Amino acid sequence: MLTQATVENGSSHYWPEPAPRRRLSVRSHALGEAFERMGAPVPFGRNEEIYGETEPANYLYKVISGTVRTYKVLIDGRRQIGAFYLPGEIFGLEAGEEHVFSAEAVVDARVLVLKRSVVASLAIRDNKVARELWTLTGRELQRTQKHLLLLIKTAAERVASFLLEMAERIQCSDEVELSMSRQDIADYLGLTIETVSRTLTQFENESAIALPACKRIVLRNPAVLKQLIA
Amino acid sequence: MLTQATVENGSSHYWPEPAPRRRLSVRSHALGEAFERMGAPVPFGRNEEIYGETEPANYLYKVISGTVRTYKVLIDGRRQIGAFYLPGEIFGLEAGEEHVFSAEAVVDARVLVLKRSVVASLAIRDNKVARELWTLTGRELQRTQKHLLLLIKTAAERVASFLLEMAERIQCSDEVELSMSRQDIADYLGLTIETVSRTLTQFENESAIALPACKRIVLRNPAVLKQLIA
DNA sequence: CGACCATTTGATATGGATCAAGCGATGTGG
DNA sequence: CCACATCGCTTGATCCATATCAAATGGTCG
Repeated sequence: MLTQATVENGSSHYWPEPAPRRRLSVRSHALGEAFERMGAPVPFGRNEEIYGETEPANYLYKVISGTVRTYKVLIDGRRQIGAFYLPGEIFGLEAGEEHVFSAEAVVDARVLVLKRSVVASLAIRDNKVARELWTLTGRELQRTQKHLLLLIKTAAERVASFLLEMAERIQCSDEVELSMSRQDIADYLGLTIETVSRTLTQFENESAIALPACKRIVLRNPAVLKQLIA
Repeated sequence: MLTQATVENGSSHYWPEPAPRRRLSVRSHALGEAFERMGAPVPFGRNEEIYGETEPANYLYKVISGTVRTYKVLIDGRRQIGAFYLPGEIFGLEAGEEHVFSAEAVVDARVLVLKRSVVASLAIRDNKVARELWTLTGRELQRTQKHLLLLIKTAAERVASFLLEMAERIQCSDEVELSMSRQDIADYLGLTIETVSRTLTQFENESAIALPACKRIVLRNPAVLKQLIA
């Protein structure tokens, strides 16, 4: 009855795609198209809440412009940022019924909003959409695993990783225009603003980077940063 | 054409199920059944490798008995444990083509092994299987997010979380028989064995726990531990 | 220009790591 | 069955990376 003959190789239509080597944006065709056709564009101001944790996860979101952060505030008041989402990226996908993290606009942002029920009905008709949802979840998992591994490293390794990740995601390979504050970076990396700032100055002294403005970072010697991470 | 009318509520057949409140094991029916019917039972000795990172992820695994750990060794030699898998739990599900973590038996274990291609062909025929795979990925994501949040907490909070998590997963609410060593616990929590040991003695002094044997932990006052975590 | 907020820099404190014994359990060979 | 070796765990002493506290600097907007 059920044999493995039909689908022997790994790149089956029913297994999620591996993350592309350089991800400009999440390459979801059917889902991306649904966003363009049926998504409602909504503007969010700087620091405005997009959704709160424990709220029902009734929507899926795609960043058009600006940056979005997801985060969780612990009892002691500390905030852990789960991820930053840049233009083209989809967020708000949750396994359960409720959001685990909250989401806010880091800077003024435009976001396409699509009802989860719409996505669900699309997935019923089109297996490609269903697979894309799975792929997206898998990619979030990989991202979170990578983030987790960051948190056991030294401050210099964390900051270097962050800079290289951002340089890769934005398309300028050697210059990064950061939309987030030092506090955002610190809360993403599990450090304090002081440590992030000191580490950046250290990188500057070592000529690994230049800081023409505090949110503009030039990677003068990415190799120095790369040998820190592993 | 495509409306949201058909599937308005959240518990659609095409959206993954939320994690059950108390998860004895992953409640996958079609997938679990496939494991029982078509999975090959394989014994692994203590510390034996089940798969290595960068190996192609060609199989899915379900623990029958014993405990499994997934981990990654960093360049500096430190090891980060990603997860422990107990009987009934499924592991080895990867978004990409290759494993990101390695897997080993913590103690002698029996594991059901199922070819990924078999699962893929099942998913083609049966949407329920496809959805279960997605649900499983989503649950791994939630678990990893929770783990990530642990790593920014104090030593006491991390150890308390670990004990409570284990007590919940094993079915004895007030006594835990740990299969893993202090080194395993330390590498899961991002601490050293010394710190784990000291924290346990501290809990013992505070009468929060008792340690009749080093791998047997009695939760004498779980409330004390619970107020630590958040 | 002046007020405000973000960032940097400096001084000090501290939680957990590291280094180093000591101890207890488990297993093996005589 | 005991002596001893081994391994894992605990305990102690010290060190260090990063946090914390505090002040100075710089950048932005009315």
